Amino acid sequence: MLFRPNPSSGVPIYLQLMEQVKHAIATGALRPGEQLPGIRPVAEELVINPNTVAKAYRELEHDGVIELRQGAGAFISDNAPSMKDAEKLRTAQAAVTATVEKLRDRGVADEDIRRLFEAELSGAQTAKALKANQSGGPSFAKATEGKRGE
Amino acid sequence: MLFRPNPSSGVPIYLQLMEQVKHAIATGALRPGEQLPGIRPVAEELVINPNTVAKAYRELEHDGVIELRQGAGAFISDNAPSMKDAEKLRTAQAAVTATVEKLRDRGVADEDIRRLFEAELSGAQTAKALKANQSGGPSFAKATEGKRGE
DNA sequence: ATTACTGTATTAGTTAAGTAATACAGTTCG
DNA sequence: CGAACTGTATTACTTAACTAATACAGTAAT
Repeated sequence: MLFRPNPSSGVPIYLQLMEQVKHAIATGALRPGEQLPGIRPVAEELVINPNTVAKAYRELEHDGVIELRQGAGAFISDNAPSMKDAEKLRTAQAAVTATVEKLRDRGVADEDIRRLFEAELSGAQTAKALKANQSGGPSFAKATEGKRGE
Repeated sequence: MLFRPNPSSGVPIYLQLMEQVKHAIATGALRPGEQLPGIRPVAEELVINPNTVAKAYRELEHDGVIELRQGAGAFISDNAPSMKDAEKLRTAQAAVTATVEKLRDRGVADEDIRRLFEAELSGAQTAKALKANQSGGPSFAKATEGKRGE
């Protein structure tokens, strides 16, 4: 059984299915060219609506993870080996989310956060200069504790 | 006029009000102990419901930014979490730099980093840690042929 | 061409967030 | 006190996300 979504986790089912497919690919349980189970069989087994599975598949196709062919089925994209990059992006997203939330909690306006990021990204050479200003070390770890509950 | 929310920005009005109060504090336009305009005057001026302003004030109080006293008014908290804005922005900058550097070390491309935090800033604030996966495909966007309207 | 599979599309019901309408309660100052 | 302010609470409307019910359309093997 490929899919094991948790209906009461608060996370949308179709997102859980997406994650599980990506994870299966990342761990080699699913390989490029391989066919995914059909929408209806999956839906029946999980006792959910076929549309929910269809949405997961559709989004996965949009992400370039799988390929959908009407009447034929759903197949792992040939470029699937690069899934490790997607994993990287997921953890990267977590880091970005954490940082942005911290700054927001400290009262930094979104436009300021945006400006800071842009400044950091546009000038790749600026990294050194900024590093020099961090007298006292990076306060990233410190900002983590300053989070306010939500 | 302290508040200038944009009703058609997609960002909830009460969040915009919160941001603007925080920004006003950060720039010194509002100082600790100072009284904020009443809920009703603000609501009338912006032609919105008093409850929307009330929600902004309530959340600001929850964030420790202001202090609410029923019958009296709303006042900037003495220890508002952003008095030394210069230092605040410096630590914010340090946090941003740390995050960006960490991601770069992991091999995340700058354009991907930009996309990640743009998604984080544009969205509201609810759980979108998973949602961010949708726009982040690395290089395997081959199956975008059968793409449907979005 | 028929049949049994596959994904696709249209419509509807459920829930939560945001906002609003309205009534309630505490403070201040004459 | 009481009038005019202040924030507070209850309830309801609107919208978007998620899921479901159901009908449509392409593919492939017979």
